[in-house]
Amino acid sequence: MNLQQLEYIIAVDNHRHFARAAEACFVTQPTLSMMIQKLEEELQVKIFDRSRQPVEPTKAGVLMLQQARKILNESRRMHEIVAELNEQISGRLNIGIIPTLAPYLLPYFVKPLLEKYADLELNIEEMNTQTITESLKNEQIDLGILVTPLQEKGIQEVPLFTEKFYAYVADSEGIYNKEYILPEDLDVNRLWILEEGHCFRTQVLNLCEIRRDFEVEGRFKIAAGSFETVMNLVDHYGGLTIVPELVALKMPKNNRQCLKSFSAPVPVRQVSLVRLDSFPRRKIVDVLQKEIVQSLPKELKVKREAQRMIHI
Amino acid sequence: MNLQQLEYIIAVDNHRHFARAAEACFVTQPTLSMMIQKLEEELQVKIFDRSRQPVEPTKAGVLMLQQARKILNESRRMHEIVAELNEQISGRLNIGIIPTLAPYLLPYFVKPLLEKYADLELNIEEMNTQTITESLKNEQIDLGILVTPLQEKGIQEVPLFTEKFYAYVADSEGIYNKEYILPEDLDVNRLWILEEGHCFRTQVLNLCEIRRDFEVEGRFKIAAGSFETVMNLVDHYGGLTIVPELVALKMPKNNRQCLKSFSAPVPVRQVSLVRLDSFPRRKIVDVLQKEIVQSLPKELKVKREAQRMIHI
DNA sequence: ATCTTGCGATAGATTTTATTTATGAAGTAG
DNA sequence: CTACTTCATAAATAAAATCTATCGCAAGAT
Repeated sequence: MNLQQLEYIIAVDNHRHFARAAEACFVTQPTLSMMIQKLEEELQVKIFDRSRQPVEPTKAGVLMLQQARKILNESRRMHEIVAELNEQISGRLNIGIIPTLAPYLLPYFVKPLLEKYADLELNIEEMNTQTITESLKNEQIDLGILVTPLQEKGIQEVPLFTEKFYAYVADSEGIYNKEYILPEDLDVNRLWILEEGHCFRTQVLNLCEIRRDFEVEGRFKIAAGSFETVMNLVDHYGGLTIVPELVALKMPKNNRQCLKSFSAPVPVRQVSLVRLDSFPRRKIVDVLQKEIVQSLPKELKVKREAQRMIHI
Repeated sequence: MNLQQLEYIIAVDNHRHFARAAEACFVTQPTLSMMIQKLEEELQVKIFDRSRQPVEPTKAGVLMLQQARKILNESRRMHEIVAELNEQISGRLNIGIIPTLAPYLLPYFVKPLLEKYADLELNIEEMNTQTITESLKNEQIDLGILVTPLQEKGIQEVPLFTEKFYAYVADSEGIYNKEYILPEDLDVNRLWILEEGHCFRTQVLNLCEIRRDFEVEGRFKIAAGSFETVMNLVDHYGGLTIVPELVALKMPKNNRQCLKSFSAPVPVRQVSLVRLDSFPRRKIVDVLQKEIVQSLPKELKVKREAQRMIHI
C-alpha cells in the first residue's frame, strides 16, 4: 500500500470515472487501473464495483475510502506542521549573543520585538563565539548574534549590519589631535584590549597586525571584560583602545573628542544573525533580522556598500 | 513522501542508529540514509542530528516523528478494517433465498444461528435465482441460498448439501405400488409442477426431458407457488408431482406411502450458499455454511459422494 | 601524535516499481 | 448491427528504490 494508491482511489471515488480520475491525478487511465487493482489485491477487498455505471465503491470500499481520506489528511498535516514551524513567530526563542554586542545591541530591539509579537518569548544568553556555534549545533540555542564570517559548515549567516571601529584615545596621546587616524598610528605598546575569549580582541590584534602574544612579551596590561572598563583605564592611565560603533554611539556627546575615526578604508566588523542550515522556523529569522535592522540608530542602518571599508 | 520513508525515520528513532535501523527494516544502511535524506529534503526539515552520538531527532524531527507514527497507525488500520470485515460475525446480513428452499430450510438454522451470534442480524428475503444473482451484484443482498451451478462469473458458490428428488404419487396412479421409480416412469401428462419462475420447475422439466411448453400444448394445469398446493392437487385430483427431500422429510410419517424414491442414479439438486467473489466478510460465510450443514436433519448431512446420483 | 574503529554519507550499478502507449473486451445507445 | 464508452491487459519505457563498494569524519586507543 502506498499513499499514491490512496490518492488514486479517492480520485476515482470523487470522479466516479477512471479516465477522468486519472486525468485529475496527472497519470493515464491504465496506471490508475493497475494501481487500484494492486491495492485491492493487497487488501483482498474489491473497492469499486466497475460493473455499475458510473463506477461505485462497494460497501467495503466505502470503509476503505473513509480510511484512505484519514491517512491522506494526516499526511498533508506533515507538510502543514513544517509550514507552521516556518511561519510561527511565537514560542520560546533561545538566542546566544557575544558579550561585546549584548549590552549595546539588545536595548534597541528586544522591547519593541516583544511588544509586537506577544506570543514570542526571548531567552537571550551571553556567550562567546565558539560556545554559540557549539550550542547551535546541539540545538541548545536557536539563533546566535555574533561577528562573521564564521566559516562553519552547517551554519547560515544572515547579515545584520557592519559596525565601524573607533579608537578611543587619552588626551595625553600623540594622536589625540588628529581627526582621522590610520591603523599604523596605533601604538600597540599603549593599547588596552579585552581579555581572551572575546572575538573583538582577535579583531583588534588583526587590525594592528600583531600576532604575537602580548602577555608573553609583557608589554601590556589586559583590561577585564567590558569596554566600559577599558575606557576607564584609558581615562585614568592614558593610552588608547579600540571600540565598536555601537559603543561609540552610546557615549555622551561631551566625551566624543576622545573618539577618533579611521580614515578609509574604515575597519568594520560584520554583525550577523546565525542559525543552523536546518533551523525550521525560517520566518522568525526573517522577522528578527528586519526588526533588528529597523531598530538600529540611523548611523548603522545606512547601506555601506558605497563606502570604502575593510572587514576585520 | 511515502510510507516507507516514514517507517525508516521511525526505525532510526527507535534504534538511534542507522545501520541497526536499516537491518530492522530489512534494507541496507545506504538505502535508509538516502531515503531519509530525500524525505528531509522534501519537507525542508532536518529530522535527525547525525552529529550527536547516538543520533537524535531534532526538535522539528520530534514533531515529524510524532506525525509519522500517526500516519502509519492509520495505515495499519486499513488492513485491520479489512481483517475485521473478514472476521466479523455481526451486523446485518442480507440473504436472498429461493422460495422452494425458504420454508423448509430456514427453520433448521435461523434460530440457532441467532442464538449463537447475538450481534448478528439476519434479513432474509425470498427471491428467485435470477433476482438473487442481480441483487448480489448490486450489493442489495450479501448472500444467496439457491441451487447451483449458476455459472455466473464473479459469484462464488459454497456447497451446502445435495437434496434428493422424490415423486409424490396419488394412489390412483399406476406407479403407486412401485418401491423405486425411474424418470421414465413419470407420466408427464399427469404431472403437476410449480409455476414459472421457480428453478425447481426447470429442474423437473429437465428430469423428464421435456423442453416444450406445457401450457401451449394444453395438456397440463400448473399449480401455484408452493409444494403444499401441488401435493394437495395430487391428493384431490390424482396425478403426481416431484418434491425435494426437505419437503419429503417434513411430511407426516403416515403420508409417506405416496412418496417414491428414484432408483440410482438418484436425481438430486445441489443447494449452495453464494456470494460475490469480492464479498469482504469471508468468515461469516464459513460460519454460515457450517451452521447450516450442522443444523440439517441427519439424512441430508451424510456425505453422498459414495452414492450414485445425478445432478439436475 | 598516529592508528584504529564506528558511523553515516556518497557513487555507480542493478533491480524493482510505476507509468506510458497501444490494444482488447464488454456493455450500451443509436 | 455499428459505433461508442469504459475499464482491463500487454509490452515497452521511465523512474525509483536498493545494493555493493567506498569515502570521510570523529572519537578512542596505542
